[in-house]
Amino acid sequence: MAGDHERGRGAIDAILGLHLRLAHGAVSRHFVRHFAHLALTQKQVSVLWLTGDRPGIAQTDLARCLRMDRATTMGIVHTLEARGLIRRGRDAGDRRRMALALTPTGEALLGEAKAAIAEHERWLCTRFTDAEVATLFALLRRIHEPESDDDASD
Amino acid sequence: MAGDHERGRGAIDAILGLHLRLAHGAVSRHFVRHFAHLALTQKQVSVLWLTGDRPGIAQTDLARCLRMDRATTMGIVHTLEARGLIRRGRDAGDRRRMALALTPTGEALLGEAKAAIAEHERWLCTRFTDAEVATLFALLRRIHEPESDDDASD
DNA sequence: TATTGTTATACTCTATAACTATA
DNA sequence: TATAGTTATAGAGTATAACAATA
Repeated sequence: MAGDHERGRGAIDAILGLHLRLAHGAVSRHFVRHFAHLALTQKQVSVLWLTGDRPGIAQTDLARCLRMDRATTMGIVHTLEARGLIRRGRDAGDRRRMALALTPTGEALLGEAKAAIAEHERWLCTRFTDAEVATLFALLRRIHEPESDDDASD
Repeated sequence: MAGDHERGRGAIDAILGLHLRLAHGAVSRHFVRHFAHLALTQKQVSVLWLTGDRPGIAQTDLARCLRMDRATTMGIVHTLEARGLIRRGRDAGDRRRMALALTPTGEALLGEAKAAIAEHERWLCTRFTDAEVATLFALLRRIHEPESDDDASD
């Protein structure tokens, strides 16, 4: 702010968004390394997980839960279906919707993925106390949860 | 598996990495919307900012600061150079290195970008108290800063 | 040998637009 | 009209591999 010349390290270090981006990148890279054997991305695991929790879920629901575009969701679901992990059928009640469910193969892979996620989370959380983890949960939630109006300031 | 538990919301909500990803996505989307008029991405702003702070900086330095691959850095620098925002010349001391600097156009655009970043940060931080912002800084830093060994547990 | 830059390649994510089918 | 899905397209980010020039 009032600083005039920050040789070496500028005020860029004071940008919260940057640290959020770097933290996300670090966690993302760790994820990729530790999920290479399962050949699953973060998004794909999330979709498998949600589908396992809520059989019959539609793509629109996935998109809303994971803040994804419908087209993006479509791509991920299509990939998982092509790998035989997810099955699709028309929803009986509303024939516009696709009812998604895991195949047995998908169930098995989700089990492995959950175990890998647990390890991944352990790696992430070991650097924090339980109280710090709870704090981080609450603060991050306030960034992405639409409690106050998302764009009121615009 | 019928009737047990977590109808609607499963334990996936308890994954810290997911909340970090969603928070990053929310901030990222806000950034894109509010930087459309400048036609700059987060990475591009970061590179401009660092180059402005440290004229003569090399691509390797940028890559290390922003945790990017050399090839990724190359792509970003190339884009900025093509737009006339950055100038490149060989480093006199070490002729392998490219010494980067902003052009006058780049300086001007960086000024606008910094103002837009300030607004963006305001949007992000208004939901927090000053103490919460400081906490978030500290916690995020411990995720991406290589203080403890990054991969000791692997 | 190691480092720096460069090019080529590939995949994921993201977003927009236009289209079909159903409500 | 509105919603759900689909397809096509495009750009950004990420990463790897291979290569040339320099240290």
